[in-house]
Amino acid sequence: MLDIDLASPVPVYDQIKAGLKGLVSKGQLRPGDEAPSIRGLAASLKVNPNTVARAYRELSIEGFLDTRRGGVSLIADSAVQVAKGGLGDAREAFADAARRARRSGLSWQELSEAVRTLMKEEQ
Amino acid sequence: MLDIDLASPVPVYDQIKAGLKGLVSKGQLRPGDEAPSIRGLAASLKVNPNTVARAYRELSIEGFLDTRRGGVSLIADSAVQVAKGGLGDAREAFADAARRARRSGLSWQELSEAVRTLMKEEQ
Amino acid sequence: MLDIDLASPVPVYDQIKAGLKGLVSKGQLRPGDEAPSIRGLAASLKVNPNTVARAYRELSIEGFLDTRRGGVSLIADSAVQVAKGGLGDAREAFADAARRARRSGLSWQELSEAVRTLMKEEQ
Amino acid sequence: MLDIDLASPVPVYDQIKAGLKGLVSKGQLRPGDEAPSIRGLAASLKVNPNTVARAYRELSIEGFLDTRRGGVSLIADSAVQVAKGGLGDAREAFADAARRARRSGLSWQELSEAVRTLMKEEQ
DNA sequence: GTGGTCTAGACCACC
DNA sequence: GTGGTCTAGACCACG
Repeated sequence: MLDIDLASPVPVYDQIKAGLKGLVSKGQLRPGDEAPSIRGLAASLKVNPNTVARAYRELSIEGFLDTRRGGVSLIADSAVQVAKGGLGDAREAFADAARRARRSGLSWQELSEAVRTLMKEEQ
Repeated sequence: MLDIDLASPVPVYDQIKAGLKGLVSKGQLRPGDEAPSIRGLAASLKVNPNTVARAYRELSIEGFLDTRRGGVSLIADSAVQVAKGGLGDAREAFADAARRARRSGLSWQELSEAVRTLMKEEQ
Repeated sequence: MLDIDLASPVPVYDQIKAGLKGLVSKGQLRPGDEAPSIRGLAASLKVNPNTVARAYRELSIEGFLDTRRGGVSLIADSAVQVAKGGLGDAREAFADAARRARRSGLSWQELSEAVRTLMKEEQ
Repeated sequence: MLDIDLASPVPVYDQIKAGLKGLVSKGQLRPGDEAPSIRGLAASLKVNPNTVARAYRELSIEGFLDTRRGGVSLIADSAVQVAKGGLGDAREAFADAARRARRSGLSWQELSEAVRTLMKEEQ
């Protein structure tokens, strides 16, 4: 359901948050839908449930998740708005990465080529 | 001399390593040149000398720097080779960031647009 | 668990690295075993945790330790190989010390006698 | 004249001190002889003159060298006694190295074999 | 609780 | 002045 890179310096719980926001941005998850259970998602990502729990806790505070007693979390009605904010964060993070790549000596041409290549890979 | 982003999740010492490799990749620093002194670079980056020292130590182990006892650090003869490897790392890091951005819901079009925008900003 | 000589000119973190490799060489520690925790080892050696952390970091890079995110450090599967290399280093260091002792005026006879004496001391 | 290992963790000036004491212990240098000049020795060892100067300064304090105005240093009359003390230090350093080698996993047999091998190498 | 990063500041060896 | 080592102690991510 989500793709996590354990080797990345970006915290796993941040990747989980970004991933869920992405699913809403892309419309694969809609307000009112049940979010994956903490334990189930942790198992499928091979990650500690506490890590997922932290992501969900923060998403609840941000108004992206609506966590009910009993443990079920629903995608909140405001999730679409929150996810839009997440898009901005993602853009920022991507821009940072591009600048870092530049400082490492990559040319702009190489960067846009890399984007094209990845696009083809994904199809 | 180098650009460091303290807010980034990428460790500062890794940014320093990548930055120095980038300077060699771009030819702004050549084998035989003196690398900036640990203390001087730390002061100019407003970072603790230990952090720079860690970067330099690892660069020495990697054969990018030639550090003499009680002396100055020189860009090693093999630095160009090592820097080339660094380019690969940078490409990998950038590709990761792009994939993460995708998972966050950004379209490929938005990504290549972001690259174009940044390119213009920099000139 | 390990024996460290703070008065020695050999850096403490190098002694820790050599000691752990020695434990694996001698079979007292095996791949898959948990390495002592950084904080615990630091406390028992009466050394700063950062010093142990540096040793562990380098051992991880060398592929001797398998350090998980937020977790425990395990003796890596390749540790036996790495430890074998460590044996070579130890032999080199010992040979250096012997040559230095020679230059200081000790005879070969004295050196082999010293080895015999130490052997008996240890039993 | 002397053999110095720049890669060793033992300070160069300590190696110089030990080496000179060794020459006296072995009788290759006698009280009243001129010690090599600081600049000449530094040049032949490819070491900074300050480093040799420090060794000579300490040797003077220890009563091993007799430094005259004009820069000439003579082996002092008490040098033989001081050199004997140096032998004890050398023995200690060698014993330490042997213990460290043991901790690294080398057997006593390997150590005495190493001594024998080195002896043959030197002839 | 774990390891990882960073800061601040000490001392040492060497140029 | 340089780099190298070590200490002390902070905060973060993770289990």
